[in-house]
Amino acid sequence: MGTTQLESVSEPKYWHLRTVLTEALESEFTVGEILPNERDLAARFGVARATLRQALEQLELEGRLQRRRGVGTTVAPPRMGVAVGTEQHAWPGTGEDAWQAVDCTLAEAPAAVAEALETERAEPVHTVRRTRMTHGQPVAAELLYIPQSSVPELTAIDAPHGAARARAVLRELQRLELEGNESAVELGSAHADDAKELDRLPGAPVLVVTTRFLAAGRTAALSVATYRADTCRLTFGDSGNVEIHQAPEQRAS
Amino acid sequence: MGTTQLESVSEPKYWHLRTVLTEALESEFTVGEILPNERDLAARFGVARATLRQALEQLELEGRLQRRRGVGTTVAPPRMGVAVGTEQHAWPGTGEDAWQAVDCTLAEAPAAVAEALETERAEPVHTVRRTRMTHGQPVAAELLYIPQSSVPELTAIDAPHGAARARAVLRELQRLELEGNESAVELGSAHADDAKELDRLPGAPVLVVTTRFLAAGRTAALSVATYRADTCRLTFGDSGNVEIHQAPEQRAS
DNA sequence: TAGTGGTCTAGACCACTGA
DNA sequence: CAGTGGTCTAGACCACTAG
Repeated sequence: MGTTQLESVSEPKYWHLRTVLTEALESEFTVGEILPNERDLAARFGVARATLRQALEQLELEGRLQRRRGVGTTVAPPRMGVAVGTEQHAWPGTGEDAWQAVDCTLAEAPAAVAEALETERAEPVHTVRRTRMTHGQPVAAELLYIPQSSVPELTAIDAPHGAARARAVLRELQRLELEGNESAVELGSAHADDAKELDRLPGAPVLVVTTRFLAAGRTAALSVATYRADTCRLTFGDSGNVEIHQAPEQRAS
Repeated sequence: MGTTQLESVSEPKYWHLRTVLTEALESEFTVGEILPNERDLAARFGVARATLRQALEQLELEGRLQRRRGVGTTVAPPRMGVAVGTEQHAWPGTGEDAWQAVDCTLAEAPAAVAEALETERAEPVHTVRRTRMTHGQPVAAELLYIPQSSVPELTAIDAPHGAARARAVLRELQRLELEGNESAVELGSAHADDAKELDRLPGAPVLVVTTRFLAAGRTAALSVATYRADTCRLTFGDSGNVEIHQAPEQRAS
């Protein structure tokens, strides 16, 4: 990585810096290698540390870098392909799907959830918390809302404790015939609990996948899963091995 | 919106500020309303402008605010639901799908694209550029790569000019029998051309949707579409036709 | 031209990690 | 403990929009 001076074009410095660093990463660094610290890098490029950080933030957003406080900045491996749309016709918790139930509570749903579930205002819902691991790393945290009316046979005695109760609720849910599901993906920022689960700081960018499970002509369950945006590529369909990061720039004339 | 002092907990100021502003937006502001300018807001909360901006960036990332240079900061409408996975078995350009062809070039594909297409190294590909509009706003810019071997009948004479040629290529593509497609979603940042197309600054967060169209046992076309992450919620599944009609005509006359 | 958000600087201190 | 990234400040100037 050179000590190149930045040209004075009408392009922001941090953006130009991002480009320079991107090229350096591809040609001179290997995955897992640690970069010089921010103060050194800033000095090397002749910019303020804040400007250098703006460029690093871009690269982290794009999944090319990984920064850890107290440790340093490392070159990130390519994003993991995480299947989201394959089990088109399976309830959550079916088979081996990398999800791990954490606990389960029974309470009144937040307003936004109640609306999506089209339940009675005051109907209690089971809230199952799950975590998804891939390659030994946490990639997603999920809240799964299941109205009591979707699992009427479940009694409080079945399993009063956290994870066991969560599994009991999921097992009970599978008695319903699943008619289909539909999901949506949007950008969000990790709240405190999700951030902790995902081993990130609050505010970290996440991909929020909202899925409605349909049965008996209504929404039988609602899943809100937050995936780490820096390390995950969500795949819909059969395979997810396409490796395109950014479209190249080429214009016609 | 009060003049509340920030408490000194171990929570970052900008994060607390984000929370306070979120609540204020929900209770005291309406969609389209403009906020006080950044310098005033910073003074009101007793923080530096940079800190205030960090909070605003979070809110913009979450789609709650919209900031425009030279104009101001406004309260954003709820994100638009944009159907991405509905036409599971349709070629791009089929029917009325809100996409508009812009132009088309024929050149050798970038390395990453060539690999995904599994073409010969040097085989030229048609590169179709399209734009997607929703509610009068640009929501996505796409580069569609089509190897020459997927549209063998196409002659250079058909339509030598930009948009017309793009449509000719898409029309030709529909002669193949589509066996399926698979897509992936990941976070990225808008490059210069995409940013211009999307009416955003370079580096703006985007959702990159990569789709492979399969025909005759191979990848017949590859689409790389970048959606505005601030205004779009990508929907997969049948009822992706949920039209959120929060009429944008909220301004006083 | 006045006012907005966008960029940039040169510091300072804090929270966290690992030796 | 020394070194890292994370937060924060108080300025300055620039690019853009609209009246």
